[in-house]
Amino acid sequence: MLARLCYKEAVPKVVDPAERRSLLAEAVLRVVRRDGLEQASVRNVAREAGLSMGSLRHYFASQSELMVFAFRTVVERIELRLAGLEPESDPRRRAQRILSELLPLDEGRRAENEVWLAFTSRAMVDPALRALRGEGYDALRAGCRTLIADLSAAGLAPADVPAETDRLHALLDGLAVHAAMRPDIHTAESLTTAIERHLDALATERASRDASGRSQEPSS
Amino acid sequence: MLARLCYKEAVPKVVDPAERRSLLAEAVLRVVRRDGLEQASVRNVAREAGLSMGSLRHYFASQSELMVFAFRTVVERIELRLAGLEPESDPRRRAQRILSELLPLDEGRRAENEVWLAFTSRAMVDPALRALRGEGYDALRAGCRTLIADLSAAGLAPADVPAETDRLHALLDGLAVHAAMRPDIHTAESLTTAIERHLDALATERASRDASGRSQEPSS
DNA sequence: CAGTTACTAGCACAGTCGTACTACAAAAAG
DNA sequence: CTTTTTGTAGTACGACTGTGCTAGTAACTG
Repeated sequence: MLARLCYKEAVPKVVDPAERRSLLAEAVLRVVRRDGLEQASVRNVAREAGLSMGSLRHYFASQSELMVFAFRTVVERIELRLAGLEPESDPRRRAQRILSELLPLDEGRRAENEVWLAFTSRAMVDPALRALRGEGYDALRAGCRTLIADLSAAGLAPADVPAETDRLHALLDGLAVHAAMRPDIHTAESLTTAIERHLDALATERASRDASGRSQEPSS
Repeated sequence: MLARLCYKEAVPKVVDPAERRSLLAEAVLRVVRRDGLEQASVRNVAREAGLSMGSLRHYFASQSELMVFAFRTVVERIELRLAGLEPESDPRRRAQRILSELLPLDEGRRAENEVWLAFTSRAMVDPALRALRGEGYDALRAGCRTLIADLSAAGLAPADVPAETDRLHALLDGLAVHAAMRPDIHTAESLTTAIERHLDALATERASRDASGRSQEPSS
């Protein structure tokens, strides 16, 4: 009996409650991608996860809560992937690597991208999702700004950091939308080279403006 | 009586059938923008248009048909606006003008843009809408290609037309998405200057590559 | 005039929706 | 042991969905 008390939290549970919620969130993502967000009803998600409606409602009090959690799961997964990247000191290679990580280059990221698009669209009329979408937007924009600032400091991008952040951010999301619309045309290779070309263009433009506009350049 | 026969098609009808369909399509667009695409049910649209369900069904046999028509209305409206632009011989100014026409710079175009985003998202799982979305995608891409080709021929954009078409197209759609997500940040002015900066960048890049890569330039 | 079509309105049906609710089993706690 | 909590399942309710259907009215046709 005393032994039992020591192990009270060790093995007994078949599945962790938090893990159950994650499994349900992934069921949401599967349904959203396969049938669209409007098909992600409580019934369909429960069936997809192999649970009953009542059981699902034990983990999520409302469907809105379920949707918000599922969306947040996608956002956190992307952040985790970015955090897991090995550090890269060269700004050009770092930009290339981080931006490539954000593009839908494989099946998993394609799924995330499509789900992201669906949630983004619904966030137009759903306040709860709008707040989350805003967070994702801000995080991505901040990331773009950091990359551009580093490139600019290294003389590999124009000096107007806000303007180039705007352009890179729009290019990134535009490529993602196009990849979702025409996955046959926008392959992993074409997306990667599109980003490469843009980074090349930034460097070329900076070099050109430096050469024409100034006689001296900053040494460090 | 003879007079009546002559005027048989002149005044009698209160509203033209085709016009009725357009009015219903615009009711769809209002509902989609205000409450989201999933709220654009037959009942809601009929109420928005001030008609009964049965009457609506006399003009559209199914809800899918109604949605397709509404989406096509948006596409055609954009095409009409582009066709109505006064000709501009200078490629740089023409690009600026056409691209500005495609951005959500005023309330009407903002509405179109949001509706476009909603339909684009649903087209992921709706085959009927997917075909239309593909048409819009192709048309926009072809337009971008023409602009880039003209700029390139005038020495105002890099020679790699497909690559720059890809970049401009993605930038354009990315800006549109961002404008829908954050209309407070992406104002008409910021969107316009973003496009201007990109066109400037294209010219700068072309000039830089011409200067470094070649000793002679094509005369005509 | 009568006959036909175009149009409008409204109801009924079968289905899905989110949510509230109860009942039952298993684990944890006393 | 009993009690309480936790998890699961199932059902019921009111609201909404797209579609089929009928009836009635207005307009056009012969």
